Amino acid sequence: MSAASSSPTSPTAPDDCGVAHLPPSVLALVADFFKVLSEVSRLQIVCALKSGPHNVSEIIEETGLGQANVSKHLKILTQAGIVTRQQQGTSVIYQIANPFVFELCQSVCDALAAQMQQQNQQLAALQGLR
Amino acid sequence: MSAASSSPTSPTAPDDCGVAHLPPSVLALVADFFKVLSEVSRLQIVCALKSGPHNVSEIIEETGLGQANVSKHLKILTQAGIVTRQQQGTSVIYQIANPFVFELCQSVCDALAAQMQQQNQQLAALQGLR
DNA sequence: TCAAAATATTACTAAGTAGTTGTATATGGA
DNA sequence: TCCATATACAACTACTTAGTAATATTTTGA
Repeated sequence: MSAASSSPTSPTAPDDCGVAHLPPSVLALVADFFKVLSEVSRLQIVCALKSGPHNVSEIIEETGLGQANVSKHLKILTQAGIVTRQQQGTSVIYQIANPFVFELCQSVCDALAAQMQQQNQQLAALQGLR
Repeated sequence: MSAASSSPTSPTAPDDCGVAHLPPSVLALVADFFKVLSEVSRLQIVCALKSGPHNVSEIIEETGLGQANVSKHLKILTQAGIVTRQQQGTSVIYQIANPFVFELCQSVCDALAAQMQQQNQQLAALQGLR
């Protein structure tokens, strides 16, 4: 529908999004970051850390995932800079490194909700249910 | 669905990010959306559409991707609601459906840049390069 | 030093997907 | 109607990766 990007109020510069004319080498970094967040299990872990730092056992319990699986995902999240690792005795405590990931997820949630609502309205209009 | 119905005033409520306590079924929608943006080729196409609507041939030329490949990616982007499709004669014109994807990419770019800068500073401190 | 607990790693299988080649389906013009 | 152009689709290969079972590593306490 709307073609050009025009939202002057947003803190991120709308006219210079920086994403255009970027070489694939740079886009690969962005793609890799999105890829880390493109798995349900990792989003579950991120959600589990929303309430604060947790050790691995707590994350396993909260998510219901297997131990080896959680360990692997935590490594991926750590390497991506999304969570930080801190050892405490035999336990290892993980926490969100940058809460902006929650804003990211929220933006997507909002967009998806708006999208679904629009689809529902169009469907209702087609069916004359109004 | 999400906790998005709680704060109608602010677009991104920081206290109620809505991403916590979400069932995997909802997280799957978010994950699928991120997955669409987690491929360099699709980001290339999105970038190509930053300057405005383009037909498939133009996208092929701008991205350097194969025709069948572009067609497949455009289908994925369309199904995800990221681009819209409009036929014009023998050509099909695609355009960005919601410019918020650019804000998303920009947020990730900013975060990655800050992350890399921080790493560089830590490295310099370790090496005493100041 | 030994044992137990917590976490990490390895090896493996199964599932998903990006890219390609070949083909099919329009659409407009001669 | 026939042909050229533009786009979509199908089948295939190669590669990646999520999940799991088994094992290794680390730390604490007795």
